[in-house]
Amino acid sequence: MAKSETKTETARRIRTTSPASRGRLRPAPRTASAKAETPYHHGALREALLQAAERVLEREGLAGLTLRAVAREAGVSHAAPTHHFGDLTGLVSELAAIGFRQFNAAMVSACDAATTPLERMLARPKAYVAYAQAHPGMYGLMFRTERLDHSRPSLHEAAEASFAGLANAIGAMRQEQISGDALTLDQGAAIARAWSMVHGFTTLLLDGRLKDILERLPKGTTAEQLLQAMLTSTVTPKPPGC
Amino acid sequence: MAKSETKTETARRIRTTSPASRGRLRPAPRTASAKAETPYHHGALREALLQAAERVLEREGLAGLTLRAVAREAGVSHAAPTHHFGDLTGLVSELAAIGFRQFNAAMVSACDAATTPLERMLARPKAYVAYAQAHPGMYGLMFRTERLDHSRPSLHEAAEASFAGLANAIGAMRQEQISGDALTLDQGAAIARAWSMVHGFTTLLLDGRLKDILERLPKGTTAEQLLQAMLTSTVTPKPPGC
DNA sequence: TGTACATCAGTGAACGCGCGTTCACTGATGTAC
DNA sequence: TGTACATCAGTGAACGCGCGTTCACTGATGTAC
Repeated sequence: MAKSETKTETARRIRTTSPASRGRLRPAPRTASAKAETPYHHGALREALLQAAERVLEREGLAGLTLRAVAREAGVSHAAPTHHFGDLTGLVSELAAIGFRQFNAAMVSACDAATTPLERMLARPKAYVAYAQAHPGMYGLMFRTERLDHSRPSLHEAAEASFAGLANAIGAMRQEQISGDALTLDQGAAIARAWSMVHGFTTLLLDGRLKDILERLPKGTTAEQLLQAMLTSTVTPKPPGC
Repeated sequence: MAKSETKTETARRIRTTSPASRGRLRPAPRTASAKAETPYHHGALREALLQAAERVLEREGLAGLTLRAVAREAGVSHAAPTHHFGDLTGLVSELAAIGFRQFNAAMVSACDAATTPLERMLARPKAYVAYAQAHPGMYGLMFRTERLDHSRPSLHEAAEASFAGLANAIGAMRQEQISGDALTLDQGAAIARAWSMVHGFTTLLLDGRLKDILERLPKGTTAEQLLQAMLTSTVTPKPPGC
């Protein structure tokens, strides 16, 4: 409760543009218990709901992400989110769009920070996995749920930008321009390989399935070391096995 | 309704061991509508519930897989599944164990059927992806849900067998024995690479995220062709890109 | 072969829960004059 | 500067739904004698 009041206060500060309205507080209309600090109009409720949704998602998981839970977390009536997002799909799709933007930004800044050739090669995949580990709920929301409406422009654009970043990075590695609208099978295979490998590693890691491997490695080997070994080891030409 | 009666009949045939009891039918105790073919004791309800659960899962998705939905599908009272599985986690974990067994069997038989060297190399991953495409609900249940209880022996063993099959296949390719309890970083990286690549490809494909690639490839390129290209193309030594 | 009885398998009514949605409402804002 | 009023943002009560769980019950089975 203290937490949601703090949040509400923050939102009020953000919104309040005229000094006159800064002091306007809700007059605790029909309850004597009077948490007098809560203004009737939130002012930045849409953003506050999205932030609340992210907290709920990371704390409770996808199954716990409901309109009512988000309203509770934001400290508003349970009917308020509908007003801003229409339904759960709307809220969740907007949240996923935010996730894709955070995710893209993390990879771009990791690339910018890389200096040595090895770092430059590993910067993107490492940032990819690190984002997912830091925001497992968001990653699952972005890549693993059917609850998104990909036809929403904000989500579509953010997801598309993410794919374009991947394709460009692969193009740079192959020292060729990758066009926006046509790929050779070889290019497609290279993109699919890189994406599948990193996405697969990420999801197996998040689901705890890589424990089977990590436990058998020399003591203290971390997931990041395994990732690096996986990405840098050259593939020996395989004799057919089965 | 006709469907569930057919199933019930089947189950009755399975269970009925003595000819004397074959004709025993429930005497429609208090309803005049009398669907006279339903025996009071199902006889093989546990198996029938698991089969019903698989149908519900593939039809409705993970979110639709509830105890009540399974009971409905099996044509029994909604309290019956609890009797056999305790709770939803119990049912779902048993179902996942069955999934792992089907999955392992599919890969083994694909390996057995392979003849040329190329076929032998591609048999496992192709069977892996094919199983997931044919049973997307089951694949998601096995690898993507938190609703499983991996401490249940039947599930633990089936999942462990699946991992062992993978490790052995990689060992065979590297022409070395992979021990059950210790791996070098190099071996771990090889296993992680193979598993991540195929698992990542599978989940991206099931979630429709590979459409971005497939649409840009030469017309008519299938997911299976992309998979094969991904698995067979040699990795060119990468100049650092980002 | 028959009868009594303990055990098992499945029923169906009832409960409380959290959910999404609707709707009449009210407090606050901002614009027109 | 002040006042009237349309519009907007959020409320809270109510609704129906499907869910898991519990529980007294009853029909069927199989075993002991």
